[in-house]
Amino acid sequence: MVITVPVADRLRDDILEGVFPPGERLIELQLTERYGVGRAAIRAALVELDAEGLVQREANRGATVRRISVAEAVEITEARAALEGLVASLAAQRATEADHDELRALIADMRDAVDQDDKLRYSKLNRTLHGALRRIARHQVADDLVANLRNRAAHHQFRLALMPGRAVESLAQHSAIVDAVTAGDPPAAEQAMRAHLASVIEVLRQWEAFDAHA
Amino acid sequence: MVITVPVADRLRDDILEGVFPPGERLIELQLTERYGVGRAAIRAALVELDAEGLVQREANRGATVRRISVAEAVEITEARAALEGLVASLAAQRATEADHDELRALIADMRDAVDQDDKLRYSKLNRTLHGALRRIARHQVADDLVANLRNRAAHHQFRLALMPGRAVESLAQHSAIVDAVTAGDPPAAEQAMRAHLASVIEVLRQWEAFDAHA
DNA sequence: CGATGGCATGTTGTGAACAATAGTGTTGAC
DNA sequence: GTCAACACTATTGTTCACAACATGCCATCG
Repeated sequence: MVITVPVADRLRDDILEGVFPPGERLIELQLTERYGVGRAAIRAALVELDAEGLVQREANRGATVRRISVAEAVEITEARAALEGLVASLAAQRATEADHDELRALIADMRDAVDQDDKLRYSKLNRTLHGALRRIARHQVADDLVANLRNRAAHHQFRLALMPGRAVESLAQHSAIVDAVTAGDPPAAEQAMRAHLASVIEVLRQWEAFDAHA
Repeated sequence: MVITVPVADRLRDDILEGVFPPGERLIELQLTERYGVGRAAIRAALVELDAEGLVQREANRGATVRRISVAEAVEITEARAALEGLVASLAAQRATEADHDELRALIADMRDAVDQDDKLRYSKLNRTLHGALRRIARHQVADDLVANLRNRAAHHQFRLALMPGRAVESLAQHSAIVDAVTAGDPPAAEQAMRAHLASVIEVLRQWEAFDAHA
């Protein structure tokens, strides 16, 4: 759909990987060296990532990796709840038997990761599950928007995944989502997804209160 | 001394105004003449509007105004329903008495426009009302996403506004939204908004079926 | 007559040089 | 010692020229 400046993908990945942490200045000349492309390509990539909300540009002052406050992460997650509610509902309508199997297998993997307290693996499976639901829902617009929102809040998402005990709670919620989808119950799937993300928002709000006092 | 104009905004407006219809090639050199800026600025604007989904770029083949199919307009409106449901819910929570007055006045204006069969004025009030709800909701992320989605489907939105009898139906739905918001009933506001956009989707689907047979 | 290959043209992509700007340090008067 | 003016540096913004690519045309060949 959107023709991507090739280097934008690499820069996006690097930002999401934490190579360039939030607030870091993105100096065009340095980026040309790192990626081996001209300054024009770098500038195009920065414009693109600016439009995506991953990068902030100020006139004559260059680009920085955008800082996402906890309050903003809450907003992002609220928007995700609305859109992924739609996604879950569609997935419940459109999932095939093979999709059901795939989703149940993912839940099983997640349970295994929780049992082994492997937070990194759980976090990856989390992403995979949400991605699978979007693929099953076959809703390009919602898919793109959700992918972008997830990217923007990626740092907070990661922090969340490392919380002790969080995975157990999260697993139950994801299991409920998959149950509703495999049962072919769109309203229940939407509700389960919204409940899941409401619980994420709950944690974010606690951080927000804590950060305000710190 | 004229400060450098953000040419992306002007180009976006021109696309939305229909100066450049869907499918039209956007040739960089021509745009430099029209807007009196260098090719680099035009390229940056095109990258930005590409990321917004208003423009389509293909490698070595330039940019065109993006064509939005009816099917895609349906998806866009479905995403809007999810997000504007959130907006309506928040507006119902956060609206002040002054906001209530403003919303009621807008409905009165819309009723007047319907009585006079002034479709253009009704369409503008429609935009104003949705915008007012977003302002009242104070949710930046949803606001930005909805504004973008509306832009992308602007063409179909306009066609919808010209349908005979559409305004009457639309007015009743908007009135229901405002009633729920002024009553401070978030779930009802969300439901009313979703019902309104479901009705828009209904019309779009009829067009889709018609277009498929034509 | 149709297909193929090269040329001409229009347009985009890229690199380098230059101009403009913000930030920073230095100097000097008081 | 303070503060303002100034010059210096790093970086972004802009322009220009040219290379790369896509497309349509036409001649040549089968």
